[in-house]
Amino acid sequence: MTKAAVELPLGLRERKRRATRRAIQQAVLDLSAEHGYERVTIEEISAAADVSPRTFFNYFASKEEAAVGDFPSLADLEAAAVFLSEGKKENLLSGLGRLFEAASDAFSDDRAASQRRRTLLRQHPALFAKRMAFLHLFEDELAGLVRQRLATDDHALEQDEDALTQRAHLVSLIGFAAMRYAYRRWIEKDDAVPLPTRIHEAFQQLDLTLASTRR
Amino acid sequence: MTKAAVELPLGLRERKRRATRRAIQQAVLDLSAEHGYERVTIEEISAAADVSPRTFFNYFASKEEAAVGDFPSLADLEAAAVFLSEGKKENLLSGLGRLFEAASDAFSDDRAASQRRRTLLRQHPALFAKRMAFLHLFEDELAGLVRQRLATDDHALEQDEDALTQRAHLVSLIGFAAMRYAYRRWIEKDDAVPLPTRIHEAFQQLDLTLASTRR
DNA sequence: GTGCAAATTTGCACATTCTGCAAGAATGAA
DNA sequence: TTCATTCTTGCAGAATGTGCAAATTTGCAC
Repeated sequence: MTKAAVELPLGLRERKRRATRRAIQQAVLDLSAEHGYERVTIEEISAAADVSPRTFFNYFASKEEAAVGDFPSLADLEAAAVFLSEGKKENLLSGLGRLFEAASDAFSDDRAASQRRRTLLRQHPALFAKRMAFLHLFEDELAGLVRQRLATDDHALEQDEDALTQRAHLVSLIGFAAMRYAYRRWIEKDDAVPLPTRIHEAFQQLDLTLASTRR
Repeated sequence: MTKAAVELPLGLRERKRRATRRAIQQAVLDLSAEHGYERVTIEEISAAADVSPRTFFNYFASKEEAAVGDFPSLADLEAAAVFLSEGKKENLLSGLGRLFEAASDAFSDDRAASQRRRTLLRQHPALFAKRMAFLHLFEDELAGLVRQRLATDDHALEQDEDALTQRAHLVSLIGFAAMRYAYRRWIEKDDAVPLPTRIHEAFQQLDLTLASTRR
């Protein structure tokens, strides 16, 4: 759940909904930390979150899904607008890097929970993989964004719809690669370096690497 | 399952094992095509494959796992050796491209099953995601390989263990991005263009794109 | 081919996960 | 307040997934 860039005053219904969702997610993290992820049952989770097991399934299809956490959408992220507006002058991949930094900030809004989830993901590669899979849902959205940016940057390319789409796709995949790299290092390293910093480093590395690989 | 580069004459035990595995995988594809993936139960699958449900679980942890299919390992791929041996003279990313082309041959060895799986994956994003997760297992293997190649290519880098590892990881992720791009286009397009060709195109595109992105 | 050890399959019991459905409670809008 | 909509809950029952021990099959040596 994003905090929503557009700060609508949200009705009671929606607020309760989110509270329930959070409560369940918290419960998974709490109980997992205490008894170990595999040993925690959905019944226990539901009890801890003060909902019926049936309600659990109204929110999540499985324990895993509750454990991996939510993801922000690029849509309600002002950084996306910034990325679009900065034209040719700025390097495309660096722009992507800044976009990701901003996005990562948005989804670690609850610092404590984020930290506990990180521990959980570290201990359970399956969960980590699932989280990665979720990350991939970004891709189409991202490719669309990159496509817009490319169109304004390069008017020659703008003519060829197909080439434009393809290149956008490829570029966003490369950006993603860097993002994945950063995320992974963040999970694996034990130091206190925050994710946005890791992302920044990753895109620097990317730049360096490309410089050395090509020619 | 790979055809195994080292063509051992496989005992009866192992042959039966593989046959069973295949039978189950086939059954999932068959039944899913006929009744729809979600409606197929493991009981039905087992029946179709002529094994007990318990045996199903001896081979796969879940229906999904049986559906996504196997993956080849870089280990028994001579192309990996080639990749290592070609030194600085050859472009690193192109080398990766050729490696992937060869690997893709190994895992689309059963063309028919591959096609049907492709259809299934297209209809079920969750399965697609899971397949991706499997793909990521490649990554470590690949990163290791790239690391070796980098070490021989660049003796300056060879000194700095950490930098070496990081760069290897990043480079392999970029190669991966291209691979994913190719795979996706292969999945989505309905033409008869084979995967290796798509991979080749993808790495060309990658080259082009990097040229334009970096100055 | 006989005998024996190791690997594989299977049935069974059992805990847990998930789904459909319909009744009931809470919320929002008129 | 009243009514429609949305959310929660319990229940019944199907399906998933695991441990265990008894059969069965295979590999190997004699």
